[in-house]
Amino acid sequence: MATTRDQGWLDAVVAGRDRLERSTTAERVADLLRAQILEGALAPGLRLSEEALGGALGVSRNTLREAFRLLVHERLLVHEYSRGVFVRVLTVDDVVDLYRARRLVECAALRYWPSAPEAATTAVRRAIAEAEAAAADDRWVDVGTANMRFHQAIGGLAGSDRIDAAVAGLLAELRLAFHVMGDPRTFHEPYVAGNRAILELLTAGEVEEAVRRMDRYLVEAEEQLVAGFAHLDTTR
Amino acid sequence: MATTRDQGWLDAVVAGRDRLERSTTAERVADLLRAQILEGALAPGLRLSEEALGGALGVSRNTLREAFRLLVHERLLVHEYSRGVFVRVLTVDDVVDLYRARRLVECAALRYWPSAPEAATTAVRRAIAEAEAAAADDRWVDVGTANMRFHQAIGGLAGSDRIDAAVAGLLAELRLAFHVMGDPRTFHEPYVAGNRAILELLTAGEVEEAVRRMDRYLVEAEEQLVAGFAHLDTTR
DNA sequence: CCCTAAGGATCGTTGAACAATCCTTCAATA
DNA sequence: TATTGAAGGATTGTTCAACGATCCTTAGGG
Repeated sequence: MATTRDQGWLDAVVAGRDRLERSTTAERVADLLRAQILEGALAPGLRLSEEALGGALGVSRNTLREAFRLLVHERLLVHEYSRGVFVRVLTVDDVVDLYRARRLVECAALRYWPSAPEAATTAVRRAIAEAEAAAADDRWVDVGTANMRFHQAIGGLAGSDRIDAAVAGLLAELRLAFHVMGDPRTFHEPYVAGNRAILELLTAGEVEEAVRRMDRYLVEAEEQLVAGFAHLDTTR
Repeated sequence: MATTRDQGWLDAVVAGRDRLERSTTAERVADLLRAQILEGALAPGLRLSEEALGGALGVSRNTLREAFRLLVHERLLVHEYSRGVFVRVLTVDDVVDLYRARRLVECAALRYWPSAPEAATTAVRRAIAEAEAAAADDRWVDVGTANMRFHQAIGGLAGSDRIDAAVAGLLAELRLAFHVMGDPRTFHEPYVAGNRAILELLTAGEVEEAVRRMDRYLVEAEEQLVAGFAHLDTTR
């Protein structure tokens, strides 16, 4: 048994135990594909041929299929029986559903602000500061990622790993739609000041007003995206 | 093109289109294993040997591994590199996190009651009625499943497929812990009347009071479960 | 122009194979 | 006695090849 004096040593070692976790090939392939999908390198609708992709990545079809299972479960790919897997194409209904879920989760998470630990509130402040810095430099793609981080940090106020994972999933799915929006500036710019406004409401103790503000921003973002979809339908 | 008169026919057919979706062997194996895990036939901590299970089910190791991927992603199984997959063993931290997530989602969903479509509110009423009927007949396992359905229906008030899926996932994970509670009666009985009370508050328009009540019930259930865990630790 | 049939391509699944890793056992050592 | 080390057998990680089933394309035929 470990003596009481050992505890300190052990805790320090255990704290970094995630750094020695090995990963399977399927997981690494999934990571690779996920990154490519989220940055738009793999366009929605594209079919991922098992043979072609397996050959290109140097992995077997079986391993690749395991990776596909993960990404299908994350809703980044869709699987059609005997037809293959495709990069997910979001519909307007999907966008509506995603924003409905986001409004529920993020607005509810905002109410945890007063009791949230400092690490969680700091993450919110930092994301806002990053967005403002990026906006000042005209780095609009970075503004977009900082904005994502802001909303992820809002979810983090709830202090639940599962809520964090859920928010991450919702944001990831939405990135499938963000790519159809052309200019990242017009989409993200209004929310740089908007997020700051929410933070100030929170620090002023006006949580319910912050919730209403967040709800409104999310409704606006949804409308903007839906409008973008409608534009696609009429243009093509 | 379909004429206007066709619409009725088509919608009716399309409504049942999910019944013709084929499924892969891996999905069916996952369904089978999921059911067994949720009803407690596969005890938490049990290792699922690829060779043994594959042989027993008559599927190849590769197919079985695809099924494992799905269930690991659902957090019903855990995967340890080069050691195999095991039925998830929930920790106290897991239970706390799960209830934190449930309180956030379900309490937020309750606020959608006034604007929820009738189908959604009816599902809530029906689940409560089922629980009451089962309790009257001393069918306490059925009370438990009706209670699950009640909470699923509460999540359904939000009208989002993704929220529904998230709630289903949280409830499924919790069933891993329910099995450590001995008697389903002592665990579920208090909530038969409690759920009815929430419904009455909702129909009376006292949504915020219903939210507080739900939050309290979930806190109590969490404490009961955590106490059960502590009892396990001291007993064994 | 639509329907049909043939052909090739791809998926779904299996089984075998081999290296890498883990677990158990047992002996050796301090 | 308790810990370390090595041998072995068992299990996982991954690949490959194969075959039937399903899909897609294309070329005729009506």
